[in-house]
Amino acid sequence: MRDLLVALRERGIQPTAQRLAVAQFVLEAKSHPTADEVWEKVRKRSPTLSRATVYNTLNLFVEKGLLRTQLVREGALVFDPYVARHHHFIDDETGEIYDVPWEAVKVSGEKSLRGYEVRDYQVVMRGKRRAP
Amino acid sequence: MRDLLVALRERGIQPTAQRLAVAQFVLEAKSHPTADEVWEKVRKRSPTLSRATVYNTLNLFVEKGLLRTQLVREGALVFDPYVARHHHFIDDETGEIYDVPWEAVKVSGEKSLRGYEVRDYQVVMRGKRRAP
DNA sequence: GTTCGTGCAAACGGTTTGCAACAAT
DNA sequence: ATTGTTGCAAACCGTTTGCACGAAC
Repeated sequence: MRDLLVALRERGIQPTAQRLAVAQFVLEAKSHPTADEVWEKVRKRSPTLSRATVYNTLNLFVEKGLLRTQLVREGALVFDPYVARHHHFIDDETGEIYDVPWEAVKVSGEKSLRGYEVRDYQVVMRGKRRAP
Repeated sequence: MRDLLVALRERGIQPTAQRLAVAQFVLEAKSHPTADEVWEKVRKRSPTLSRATVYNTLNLFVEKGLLRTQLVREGALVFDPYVARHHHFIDDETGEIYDVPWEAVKVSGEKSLRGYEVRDYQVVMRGKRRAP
């Protein structure tokens, strides 16, 4: 609660009720919701919240580095509160997206690619989730 | 031309004029066009071609393994005639998508990820293209 | 009293669907 | 005659935009 306020202020985001509600949901979401999913969820607590505000807010958060978007779901962007580098695993059956820690997978050779100057990369894996 | 016909037949796709036109464009495209881009390009040669037919055709081609889709562009799927495993590089400035051969980049550790059974993966890189 | 944020509806862009006309077997 | 293919328009879904109202410095 208090830390959310601080987190927004730290990034120069004026903390309004709507933004706090969105932040509360999306920053501690372990899932990777789309904007519409955020809207539907947060609307239950704040019924006056408009779709436009959710989109505006999410875009603002991305701009300010609080979230990043991922292009791993068809048809929609998903928002990820895990802004540090990491990889993704997508469950074939459910479409669920999981974060994979950066150190869990190693990539090599990307620095010596002729013709490309790689600034950033990620591994996108697909398969079946199984009990750990 | 002849080989296109064969390629379609081999995969059980009835080769119509529209499908051949789409196949001709998309199978030898070095770019990664969206469905709408395919429509616009192919329409110049076959002006009667409808949007729905292009979408139907592309989906059919994907289903039959002639193309694969890639989720690397915002707002739209792109179609890739390179169906073998490979990686992607996306130019930050232009948004252009380049294919990176499978052997150019090596990934390790994905087999020993606890909790995930990785069936497939790819590395998506972003950065600046430079003269090779 | 301006500036900034919100809400609503309309617009938009990519894609799918329903359906009637039309081949092709 | 049945089946598969096409074209058109409408519908759909995710997202953005225009604009008027309202809140906050």
